[in-house]
Amino acid sequence: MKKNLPYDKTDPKSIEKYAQRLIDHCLSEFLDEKKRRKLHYASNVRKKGGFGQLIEEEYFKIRPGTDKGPDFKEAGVELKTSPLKEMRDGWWSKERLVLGIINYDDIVDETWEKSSFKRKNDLLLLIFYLYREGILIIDLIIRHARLWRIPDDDIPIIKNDWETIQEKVKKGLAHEISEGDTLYLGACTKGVTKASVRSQPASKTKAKQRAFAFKQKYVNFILKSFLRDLGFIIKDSDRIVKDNKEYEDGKRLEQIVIDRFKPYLGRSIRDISKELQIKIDEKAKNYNDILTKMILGVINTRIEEFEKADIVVKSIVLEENGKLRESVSFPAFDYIELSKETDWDSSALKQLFEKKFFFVIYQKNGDDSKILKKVMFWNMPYADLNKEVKSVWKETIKRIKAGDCDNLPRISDNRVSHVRPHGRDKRDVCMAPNGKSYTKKCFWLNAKYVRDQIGITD
DNA sequence: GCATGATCATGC
DNA sequence: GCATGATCATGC
Repeated sequence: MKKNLPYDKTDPKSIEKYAQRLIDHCLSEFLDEKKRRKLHYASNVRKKGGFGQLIEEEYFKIRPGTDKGPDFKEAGVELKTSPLKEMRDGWWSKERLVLGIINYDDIVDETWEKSSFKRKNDLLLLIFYLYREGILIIDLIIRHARLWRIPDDDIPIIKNDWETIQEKVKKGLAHEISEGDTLYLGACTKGVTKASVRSQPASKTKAKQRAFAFKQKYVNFILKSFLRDLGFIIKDSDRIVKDNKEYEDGKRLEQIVIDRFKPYLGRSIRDISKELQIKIDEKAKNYNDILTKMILGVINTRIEEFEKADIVVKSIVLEENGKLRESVSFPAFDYIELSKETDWDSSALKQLFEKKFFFVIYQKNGDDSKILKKVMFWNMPYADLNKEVKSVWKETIKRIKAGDCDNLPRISDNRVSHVRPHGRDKRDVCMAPNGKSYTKKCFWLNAKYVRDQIGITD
């Protein structure tokens, strides 16, 4: 360790101030010529994982130790770097923000308050950089550098997330952990190879190595708070839970949401909208959005908790006889992008179906009206995702590569998912790898499968 | 103008 | 009654 550091290593504010000199600059500007030339040829300047490491070593002049405590021990500050990608409306989170590896053997004996997670990640120094493909990491521009800790409003949910993950390990189900299990804090796979597995205390089955991570959508809210402080006007969202007292006794967001709906179940849309004094056109395709927001007390904006947790809201309409007619659609895929995928675990489809869903279930009522029947949170069972959907994904890619784009897996081919057109109309096409254009298509969840999953039996 | 969620239309 | 293809409607 160098003696004369250009910052006070015991003072978080001093570390932050020093970090902020990086803003609008890249790391190479702070290196001497010799070092720069040396690093230019080093292997770790090409891997994005090396970015955090280089910032620590070459800029802060610290050697990251073991993963027991935070990087700046004396100040209790943990350094995290994370990439932003350019979107239509600015630079936003490129990926989830990965925190420490989960030690399955230790977590079962911890409590949230005394967890190693909390000890290590209590105060973060977040450095966000602008990611550009093909650019050496020492030449990437830094956009934000700020101290950050979990806001009080988010703690109940993150604590519940941590406990959900802990619970799964306690039950010997570490190998079935999914990002859809939790809301803001996920457990993402992490390892040198995809095959990295480790033992778990309550089962003989080896589990993939995982790390805690703030979900990508959650990271965007961190960025929004930074931008607000910089004077940017950021569009508002509205919370379901306005007072954290609602989370007392360990009550979960899911339960709070379901409770909010209870007074309205079994009633017609017309009846509910009359009571809530809103106009809902039941023919409009967004009636479900409006009704859901009104019942949750979110007006004219987005549902903050759902956005942060990347929860997908879907309306499901049962026929009079209780059957579900329509399968559930998703955004259209790009034939070329899809055909390039080789790894299921990092595929767009797995990411999509791994999310948590909120189903708002209606039933048709004969006289052209609909009854709000049930609401539920859902995420896809592990095997359905990693066996059934995976096989549909594989087969789809195989046929696209073979140029067989109008003959993709049908509803009768798989219990869970199929492929079908999904565009504005049939002229809405998209190029395939063979150079021809085909109607846009997407993966669907089979109606029958969804019906089984929502557990309505009459 | 387009992406996306939702739903319709047709034919067997 | 279901499979499949096609299209509507809204919001950004």
